[in-house]
Order: sequence, then C-alpha cells, then structure tokens
Amino acid sequence: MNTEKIFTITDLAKCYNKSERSIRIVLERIGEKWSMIVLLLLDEHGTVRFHEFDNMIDGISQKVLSNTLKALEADGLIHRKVYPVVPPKVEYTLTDLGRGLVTPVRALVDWACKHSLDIVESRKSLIKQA
Amino acid sequence: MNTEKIFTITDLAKCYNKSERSIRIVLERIGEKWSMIVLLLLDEHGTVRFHEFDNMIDGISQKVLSNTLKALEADGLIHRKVYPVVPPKVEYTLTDLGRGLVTPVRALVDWACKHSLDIVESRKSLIKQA
DNA sequence: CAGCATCCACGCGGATACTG
DNA sequence: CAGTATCCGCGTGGATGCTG
Repeated sequence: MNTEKIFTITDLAKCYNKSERSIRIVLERIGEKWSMIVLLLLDEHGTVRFHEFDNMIDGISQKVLSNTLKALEADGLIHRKVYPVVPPKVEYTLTDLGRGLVTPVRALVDWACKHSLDIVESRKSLIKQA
Repeated sequence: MNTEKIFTITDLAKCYNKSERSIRIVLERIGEKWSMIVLLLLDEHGTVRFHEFDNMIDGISQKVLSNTLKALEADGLIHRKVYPVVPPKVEYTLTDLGRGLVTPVRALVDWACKHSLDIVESRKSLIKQA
C-alpha cells in the first residue's frame, strides 16, 4: 500500500511543497533540536521517565521536552505509559515504528560524527576569506 | 583525527547543546526545508544550474534557494562553479563530502517514503480522540 | 513527579521588486 | 541568468512560575 520505492527525486521535487504524506514530516522532525536525541536515548536505555530525560539532556527546558515528546508520540514513534500512582509516574518507550527509524538515524549520526569536523573547517575557511 | 565511533548517546546528550562540532549542524541542515531536495537532485543529475533548481523545485523562492545553496556550499557539501560569461552561468555539483552524505540521507528518505503514511495515520487518530 | 501557562526573542521561510 | 534587497508573519525554542 505504501510506496515501496522512491520514484525519482525529480518527481519528488515537484510535489514536495504540497504532499500531505510527504517525507518532509520526517525530515522536519529530524531537524527539530532535540527529537533525535530523545529517540536515540530511548534506543539506548529502553525505558526513560520524564525527569530522567530532563536530567540526561543538558540545556533542554521542560516545556520543550514536553513538546518534543508529544510530537514524537503523535507521530507514533514513541509510546507514553502512565501509571496511576501518586506521585505520578510516566514511562516512555520506542514503538516499532520508532525503532525502525533509529536505524537510518544512527547511520546519519555516525556519518555526522565522522564528518562534522570537516564541515566546521569548511565554514571557518569561508569566514577567513571574508 | 575525527571521532571514529560514537561514544554513547548519553554522553552526546550532555554536550549536545554546546559542542561546536556537534552533529546538530548536520541534523539542522537536514531539517531545513529544501536542503536535502537540493542535495538529492544533485546526486540524481550530477550538475545543475541555478534556474534549473528553480524550475525543478516547485514552490521554492529565489531567495530561499540562494540561501540553501549558500549554506550547503559553506558546509562543503556542494561546489559552485562560475563561468565568466555573459549572461552568467553557474553550475552546482556535489563535493566528495556531499556525496558521502547522500547515502545515509537516501536511507532516511527510503524509510520516510515507506512510513510517512503510518505517521500521518497516527496523527489523524490522535485528532479523532480530541 | 510530570507536566501546563505565559511571555518573549529570534530566525526561517515566503512574497515582491530590483540588478550586474 | 543568477542572483540581491527589503519587508513580514509565524513558529520554534527558551525562561520563568505554577499545579494536580
């Protein structure tokens, strides 16, 4: 039912700005500042609670963490389990869909770790020219 | 010289907000609306001129296209060749670095094409609940 | 503990018009 | 042809304080 194979990028470029089921959804989520960190942390730890994210991720605010988790949950990438206890307890885990996304994302992160220095150097040499 | 292997995501999460050579550079670039389309079009066509991008990509403005190309060039992902002729002629090609990035990005795009429908459905079912 | 409410600055992306 | 210049709306991300 889903498109098995990508047609051509040339075709994609024609409908990229309109399509509802566009890959833009995925690329945008990836570009969000903290989404992939959350996804990868879940992959590494299996189950993580809200305040654990808050502790583990340096520099994130509660509001942004909350938004990030909601967005990932809305996309069906993570699962939110609430325990009816006091004080509250909420656990986040990856869904199958989310687990599937981890693989290509890790490939990307691997590449980025290897080459981010090249990119930084490229930027610096541009600045020197100016 | 570069970090060969990723430590742990847990470590990454600690410096994600500060590091200069962060993978954030890459993830941000990927999240930019048109960057990956440009990159993949170059991979598909080899050499592309400015107005060809403008024609091929539906909905992009000249300013945004210009910015996108500049950013990719600054990162050393694409190369800009200017021919000193009238009227002007400028050709864009992938650098080796850019070519290297294409592989993980295609993996991501493949995944996205297969699963973007799942994500859209997930979002819709959330809306129904509300 | 796991959030929500509010306010705010900034920058991206878009529209339009102009130029070497 | 291959851009620049200008203006603008909107959404993201951040800071702070409050709550069931």
